[in-house]
Amino acid sequence: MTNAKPRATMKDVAALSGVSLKTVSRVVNEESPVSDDLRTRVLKAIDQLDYRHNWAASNLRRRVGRARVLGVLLQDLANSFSSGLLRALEDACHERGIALLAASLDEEPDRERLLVADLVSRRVDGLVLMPATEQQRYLEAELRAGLPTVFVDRRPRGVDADSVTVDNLAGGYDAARHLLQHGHRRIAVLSDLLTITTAQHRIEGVHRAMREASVEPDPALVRTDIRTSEDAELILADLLAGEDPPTGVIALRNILSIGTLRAVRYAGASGRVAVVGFDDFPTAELMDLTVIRQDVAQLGARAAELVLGRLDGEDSPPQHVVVPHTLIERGSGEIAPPARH
Amino acid sequence: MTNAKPRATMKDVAALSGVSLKTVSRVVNEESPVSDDLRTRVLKAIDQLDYRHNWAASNLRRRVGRARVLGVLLQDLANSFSSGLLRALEDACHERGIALLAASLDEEPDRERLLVADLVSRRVDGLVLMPATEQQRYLEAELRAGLPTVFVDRRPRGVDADSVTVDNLAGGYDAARHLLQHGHRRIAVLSDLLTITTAQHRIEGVHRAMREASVEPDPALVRTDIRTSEDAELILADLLAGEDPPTGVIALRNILSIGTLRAVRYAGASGRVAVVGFDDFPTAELMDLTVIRQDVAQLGARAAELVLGRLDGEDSPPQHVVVPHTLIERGSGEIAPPARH
DNA sequence: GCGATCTATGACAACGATGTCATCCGGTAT
DNA sequence: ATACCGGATGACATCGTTGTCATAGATCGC
Repeated sequence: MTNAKPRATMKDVAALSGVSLKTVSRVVNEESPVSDDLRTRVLKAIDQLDYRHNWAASNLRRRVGRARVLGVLLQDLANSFSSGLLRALEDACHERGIALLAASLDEEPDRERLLVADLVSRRVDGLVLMPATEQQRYLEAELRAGLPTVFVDRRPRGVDADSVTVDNLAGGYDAARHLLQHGHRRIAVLSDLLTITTAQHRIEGVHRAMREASVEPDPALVRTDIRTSEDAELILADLLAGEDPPTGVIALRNILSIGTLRAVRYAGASGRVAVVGFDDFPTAELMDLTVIRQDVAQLGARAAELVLGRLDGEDSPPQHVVVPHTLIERGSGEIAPPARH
Repeated sequence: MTNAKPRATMKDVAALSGVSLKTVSRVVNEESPVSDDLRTRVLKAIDQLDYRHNWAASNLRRRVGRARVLGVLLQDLANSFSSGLLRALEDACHERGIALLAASLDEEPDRERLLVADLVSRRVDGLVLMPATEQQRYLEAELRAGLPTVFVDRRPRGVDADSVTVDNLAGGYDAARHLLQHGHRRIAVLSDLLTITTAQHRIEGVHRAMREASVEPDPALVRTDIRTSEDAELILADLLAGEDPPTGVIALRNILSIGTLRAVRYAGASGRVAVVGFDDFPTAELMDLTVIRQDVAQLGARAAELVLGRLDGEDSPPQHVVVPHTLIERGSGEIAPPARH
């Protein structure tokens, strides 16, 4: 309500309690000695006026101690991967009283640039970024200015900065090898936007495993730039209905796994098409989905560690942390291909 | 990196371009007419110095236009209900350039009070709150000071403020009636903390439906204060293994639904125990889970509408918006009880 | 050509707070 | 009694920016 009277300031408190503004400041900050008499009067006035310390103003004056906020830009806050990451960051930041300004990028490069500019203008203490842009040279000035920045899930391109990722190539490789070992040769691959390096690496890993097993990837079975669960479902339904359909599917992102499972199910092929998903999610176990799991909690924890470290003055060269991934067998990935006829 | 030289200010830009500070301000804010000559010089200096407008300082000076931040305190950012809500809020706020400071409360009352105090100190423009406290009288001063506050998922208690919820009683009622209509008499109910009014209402709705159908709820089948999916699983496994086990289960929260499905499954009772869940989630359809869906997007949208309206000066009395819920039949809720022997 | 009017620019105070330094006080040493 | 000291308090400048007002110079009309 804009017509309400403005909040009380230290000046108001000082006036009401009959002391100087500076004394109020001392009481509020529990600084140097203030006589009990004055302290009591000030506290009473604070209470009467509902005075609340103004962190922004305080922060403007103090040079150090900064704003205690991190900017966190992720792919989609509603997606369990992003939200799990956000939560892990929160856990690491909470005890230090650091708050998180969070937003979704939706793989839109312009949105990323806009939001970064906004966060910089708000003078966040640091940035955690899952970039949507193909290269982040636009960040150069900020990095030069010493803005602690950590990339998560995707490496920086065009600039150098800390990053925390899994070995996506190895992840893709493991997924494919798993299917190959179970006898699959016709393997469909569903991928997100190819502009995302992470997606490229995963595909590359899949292809490497296949070639090592002397299986030449069929371009018709490698479908990329799939953005939604629904699209994944349609595309895979198509592949399954075609001639010489895949016997195994690798879905390179959690929502694509979900679309995959639907397509398999509605094609009446449950239990007959093998599926390995990239990224674990809360109900994957219940659906017997074999996945390459990234430890989201650890990704977030390491990212937080890096930013907070930089905040504390750490100024070693940028680090690129690689968090281990795990193949979790739950059934869907261990389905054998139908016997050749 | 703390040793980096501090960011350039308008003063620096003014000095470098040989104009007054105020002129720089005019250029930056595209205010009143500045000659092309000066504008060019200023812009060049801004570029050279990597000057970035300091929103915090600017905001301190301007009385209106506020900080363009909302505080958003939800149950658990990693849970799809909270994260879906956050995303809906983001969608509504993004175009207005309003950012979100988000945090999880984990049903801890102290954490709520602390975080609210922190957000107030940061002078957020408004608050979206899924409270963990039993009553929110501690908010009185802030409400009086005109802090736009909207409760989501749970009504305020002890104070009056806007809220957006579903009719939880009716939701519980519908869930129970659905099972009753399919012939169930022994219905287990799994609920979150009873301190949450939302949980109370849901149970109340369930009981009302049962009594209307002349079925007296068996206290042994009503289990409350279940916090995790794992606990729900254990508790239900116990009930299913007991004598006179339930033939139908109502899980009053999304994670409890997941625990329920696991218990049913690992008891080897898939397809033989009916389940209705409260809250839909991304993979519920794939698991044939019948649910009472709250339209999370709409919950978020209406909440945003209310806060943003208040920001725009709307000062009507607090509103309590009730968003419709829907029963979505997917199979698990339509399983008939075994024939009586 | 002169005053009136406008336009672009700058000087200065202020937003809400804290850092620095001066001042005032009583108490102590001499 | 005087000089000195240390502790409590306040005056003032300052953080980075914008609102207000003054001013200088250009423009206009008659």
